[in-house]
Amino acid sequence: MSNPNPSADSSNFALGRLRALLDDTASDGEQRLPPERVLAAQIGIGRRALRRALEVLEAEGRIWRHQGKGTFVGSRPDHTPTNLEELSKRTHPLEVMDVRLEIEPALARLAAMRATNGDIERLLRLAEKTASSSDADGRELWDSALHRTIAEAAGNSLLLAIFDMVDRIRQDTTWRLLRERARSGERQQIYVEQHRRVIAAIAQREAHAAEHAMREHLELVREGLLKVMTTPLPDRMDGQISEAPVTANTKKERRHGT
Amino acid sequence: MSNPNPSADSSNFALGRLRALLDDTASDGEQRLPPERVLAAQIGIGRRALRRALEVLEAEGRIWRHQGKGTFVGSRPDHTPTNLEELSKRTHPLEVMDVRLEIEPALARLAAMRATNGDIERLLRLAEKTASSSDADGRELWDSALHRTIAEAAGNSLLLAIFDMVDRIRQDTTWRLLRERARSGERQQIYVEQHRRVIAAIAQREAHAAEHAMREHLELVREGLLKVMTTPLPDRMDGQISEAPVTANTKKERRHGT
DNA sequence: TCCTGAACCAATTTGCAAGTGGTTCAGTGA
DNA sequence: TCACTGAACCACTTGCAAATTGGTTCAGGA
Repeated sequence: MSNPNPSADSSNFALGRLRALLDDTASDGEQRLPPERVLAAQIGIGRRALRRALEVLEAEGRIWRHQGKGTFVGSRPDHTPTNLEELSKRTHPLEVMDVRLEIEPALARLAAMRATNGDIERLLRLAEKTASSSDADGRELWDSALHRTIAEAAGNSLLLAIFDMVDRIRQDTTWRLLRERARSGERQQIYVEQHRRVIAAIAQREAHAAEHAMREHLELVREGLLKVMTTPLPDRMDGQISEAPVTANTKKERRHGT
Repeated sequence: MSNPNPSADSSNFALGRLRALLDDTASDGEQRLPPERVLAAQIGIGRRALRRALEVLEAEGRIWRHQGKGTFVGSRPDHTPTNLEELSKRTHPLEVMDVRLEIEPALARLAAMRATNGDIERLLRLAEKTASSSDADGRELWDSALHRTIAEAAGNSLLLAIFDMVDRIRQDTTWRLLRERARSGERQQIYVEQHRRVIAAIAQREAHAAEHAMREHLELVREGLLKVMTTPLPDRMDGQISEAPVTANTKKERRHGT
């Protein structure tokens, strides 16, 4: 009679031993299990059998393992990525645009309310230079400076820190080609005009108009990004982008259909 | 004839040499200056005189130095504090509330649009527990969990990361007393009711209602915080202002000008 | 067929050394 | 007396190699 269960004798034996061990360590503060090699020797089985048992326990959520770190009792810690690299990796460009659509209109509104005259002067100068720059890199730089100056003018250091965080992710090299394509052509002129409108509203202290103008601008940017992403290049630029579906899934539970 | 200027001959000589050096390196891409010991030997003066000259240049903003790194030409890079400690230090509680007022209504709206059934179940359970908890710590925990669950349900990992960042700053111990006072008394019951409204709107997929309810809630929280902050406690909670006069003299003799 | 032992790969942590600015101190010379 | 020098030490940063650990593959045995 064939055994459909892949876990066999040694693994089952190890499972029992390990469960008992976990029950013991649960009461203690000990969270770390011995290395696999040591543990296998202690129990008296091979490492492969031990690993099969550990896989079961990990699937049950009673332990978690990480290469180079070790095996630990309990559920895997929540690891909300706080460093930019990881955030960049697992953040979809559209997610970034959604965040910008929430943050930057608010920044524009606050800037209209609280910008100093110096801020407004700087914004006006930036608007001129943005329009006059010809190459893509120049546009990119002026555009970035413009948005950041608005964020500074909003006068909230925490919001500014958030803006910088989002901006750094946005400038990740992964999406550079994407952005260049999204801002090429006649869109650029519309962007310049939209920038003018935002700055004019800020200069005239019209908070609501500034917020609205910024939202309109970002929605067009988002639309351009969307269009570029859905029409793949002749040469593939990256596997990560086309691979991901529309929205990013923080967990696997998130809705699939229905 | 006495020289009132503390910087004397060698330092001034070094200043001239260094300014010339800076003018040269300005054209090049070189940003890093040789180590102080090397530079001092090159110029032919002692390290102390060199450091005095470097202090002048640093004050002028032409160079910047950092222990363990080196001395560099140009202005110090924009160290936007990305770590939480520094952000916490220089962020005012009202700034945090302003940010929450921008972020969390958006999160509630997105949650109403994208929450899974599992999310909604969790929210409903949390609402019950929040109401039933009696002590201040318990309320704090459930409240925090509730807001974070909404942030998770919004389904945008970047927004979630931002929420966590703000939340960690908010939970800084500096404001713990403040928050306890702000949520004491009859306000707590209003908060519970407001939470119910937010969750109900999310459960019924009414995005606009969820956003509005969350904003209303946070505006009340903000108002409570404001009220608490403007009515100082009988016992001072900040030890920083009344600084101990005795201890601090480890470095220099402080001039006690009588 | 399953397990073992061994070997190798990859990620992480740790320890150490070198290099740097920051500081103090005794000595030197005008 | 004053400013400077040289030396020594401290504190911070970086880079690298070794050790540790989980992840994987493979030949061999019961």
